[in-house]
Amino acid sequence: MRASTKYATAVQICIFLKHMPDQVLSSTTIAKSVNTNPVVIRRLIQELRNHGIIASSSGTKGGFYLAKEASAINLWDIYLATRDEEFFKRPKVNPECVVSSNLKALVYDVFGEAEEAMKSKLQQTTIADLNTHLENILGQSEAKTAIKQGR
Amino acid sequence: MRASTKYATAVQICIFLKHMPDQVLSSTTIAKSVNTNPVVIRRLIQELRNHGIIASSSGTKGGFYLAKEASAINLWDIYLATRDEEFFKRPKVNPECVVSSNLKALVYDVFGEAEEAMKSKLQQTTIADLNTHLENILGQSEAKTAIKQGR
DNA sequence: ATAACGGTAACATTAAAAGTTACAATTAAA
DNA sequence: TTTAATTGTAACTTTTAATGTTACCGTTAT
Repeated sequence: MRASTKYATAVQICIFLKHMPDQVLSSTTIAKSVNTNPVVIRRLIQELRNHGIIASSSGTKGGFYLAKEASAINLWDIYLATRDEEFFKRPKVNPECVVSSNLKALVYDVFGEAEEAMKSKLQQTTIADLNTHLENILGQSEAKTAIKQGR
Repeated sequence: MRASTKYATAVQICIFLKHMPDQVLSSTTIAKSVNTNPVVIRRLIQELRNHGIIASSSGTKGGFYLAKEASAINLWDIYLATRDEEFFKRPKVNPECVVSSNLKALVYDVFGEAEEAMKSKLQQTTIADLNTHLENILGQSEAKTAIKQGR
């Protein structure tokens, strides 16, 4: 799963968990929604667990659930949990080239500012917001049937 | 070259070209600076050429140069030229899942805003700015010897 | 006890990126 | 006018990262 796909998938999972409240969802159920393998889901969720976004229970009827209120989880939180490389990743530095060896210093400030700008926007949208938006799209009648679970 | 590395490399090349004015630089020279292969450089520069950022001349003593003033090339221009996937890339949509099938619509606005916020910051820094910054770091004495060219 | 689950390691497969070789077309310069 | 240095690009190989799969241990509800 490429970095950008991983992020979108993580957002999808969080909305899914909020959308099916008072249930834990198994990796198999989530995997169906994402069209992938349960182990891939479990691996991805580890990163969200490490950031206190998703929690799990073991054993029969175990599964995953949001570790805190959906209104306390925003898109920046999930971004931080799932990004695995710097936005501006330098190629191998060539110490004989003054451009190469100084590149990071040259762009450090502007990329810090750009990331801050993005952060302040992403922090404004929570999983609760997105779920509300989803329910508006669906209408209340069908709001609680995200996917056929088969369990 | 992953997307983020490609971007950093493209920025490096543009600064390099500005830093060595009144010369065209060969793909071999640039490749040394980046520690890679000349063909890789030529391929990357194609994307910058398509966006009117870099131009080239053929034949002996041919090579690459900035297609316009360094003060008219900013970091957002280069970002647009080198990004090859959406920031928020969805996994394969599962039409049976209402979260999956509505995900793009749910996040469309906020990601548009986040990208706009980033854009407005990146547009504020040009290649001319970065080169000035570099020359300040180096001091004028050694400002014109970015790399041993060997040609 | 049993069966359904998460956690995780080991391995296999696939896809993408990077590197390489080759060569036609162009052009400066000997 | 020949030669050599260059870009542009295609074809191919190699390497690396992502993804998928299998397996098994520990946990827990039934």
